[in-house]
Amino acid sequence: MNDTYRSGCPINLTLEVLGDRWSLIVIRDIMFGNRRHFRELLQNSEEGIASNILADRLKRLVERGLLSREDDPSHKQKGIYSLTEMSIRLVPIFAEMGAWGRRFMPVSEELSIRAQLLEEGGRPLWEDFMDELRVLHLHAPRDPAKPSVFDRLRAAYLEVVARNAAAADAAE
Amino acid sequence: MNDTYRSGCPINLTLEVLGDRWSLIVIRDIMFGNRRHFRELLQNSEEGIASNILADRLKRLVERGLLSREDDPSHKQKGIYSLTEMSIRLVPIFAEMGAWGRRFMPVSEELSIRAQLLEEGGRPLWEDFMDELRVLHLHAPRDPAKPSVFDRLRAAYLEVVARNAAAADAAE
DNA sequence: TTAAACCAGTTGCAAAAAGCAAGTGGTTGA
DNA sequence: TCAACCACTTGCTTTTTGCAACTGGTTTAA
Repeated sequence: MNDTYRSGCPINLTLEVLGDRWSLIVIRDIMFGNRRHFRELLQNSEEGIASNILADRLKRLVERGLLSREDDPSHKQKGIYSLTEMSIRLVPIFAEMGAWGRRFMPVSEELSIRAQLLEEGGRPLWEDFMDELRVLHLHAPRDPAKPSVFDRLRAAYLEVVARNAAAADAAE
Repeated sequence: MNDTYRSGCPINLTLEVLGDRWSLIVIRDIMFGNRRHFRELLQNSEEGIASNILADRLKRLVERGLLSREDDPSHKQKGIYSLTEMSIRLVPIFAEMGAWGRRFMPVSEELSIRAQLLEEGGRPLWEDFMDELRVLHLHAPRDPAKPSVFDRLRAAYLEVVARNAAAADAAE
């Protein structure tokens, strides 16, 4: 691998690690979709990532400390990919990218409801979400008093999907 | 150009427009370095962009609404590139990327002082900075009472450069 | 116990993008 | 009038992406 960077600028360095068309997509699916296995990431991919690209990105992200990989004890072949502190701290970047995309790009309602919640919740919600991701991915202890942001994002998404499915049924 | 997107996800759409190794670098240099001409972007490039790549990115960013180009009245051959509202609103993403890079990547002090100020200033500072960029790039009216964030970022950068140069001299 | 389905990738090849060095046709200022 | 400057372009090689088929092993269910 290339060990020399183009410059010491923080924006450039972030771009050198994450500035391609797939790395953040893979992390997004693990983070928001809780997809932890190769097959889940491949087959549920909204954008249709190819298996060789996925394999390459997973390898690279593990090498660079943005993901970790461990064997699944329940299945000899399965690997489990987890976020690290480094990738959990991408939540604010995802939130800002989601907000920007919602404002300027032709997003679909279904796929942007979570970005909307994240934008409206602001930094306090991001912090809660990062704490939850630490529980899920870093085996951090869970605070049972806190309601799950992950569940809230998921519920909002499923609600939009169900509403749109019902509307589609009614239109038939 | 390709007019069909991989998915309607806001993060994906943002990535489809900005997810490569150079687009954000070009915008960063226009935004924080106030480089407005082709030559300035080419020759002062910290990361050493090639002229054909720069030409291609400028063209693409103008096509996609992230930059505008007008002729320089003082020189028939010069073009002036300006930010648009779309790219000015990338300030929060740059700020979060800068913060992440500073935390996790081997940044240089000189090139990260501006990211540090932006991180410490938080959203109120980002809003002020965006207002200033609107004055500089969109010909918006200037509020003369407000001190310039751009100048503050620039002054902090130059101070670090000067301090380090003095330290280097002393060490000789 | 055997066959189908599942698992995490790999391989081979074509197309697209990036990177490098040199060149183009025109403008400006001394 | 001539050198320096201007915004790119061209031609070429290397690297990355994308597609489709394949691999060798594991689990599950008849």
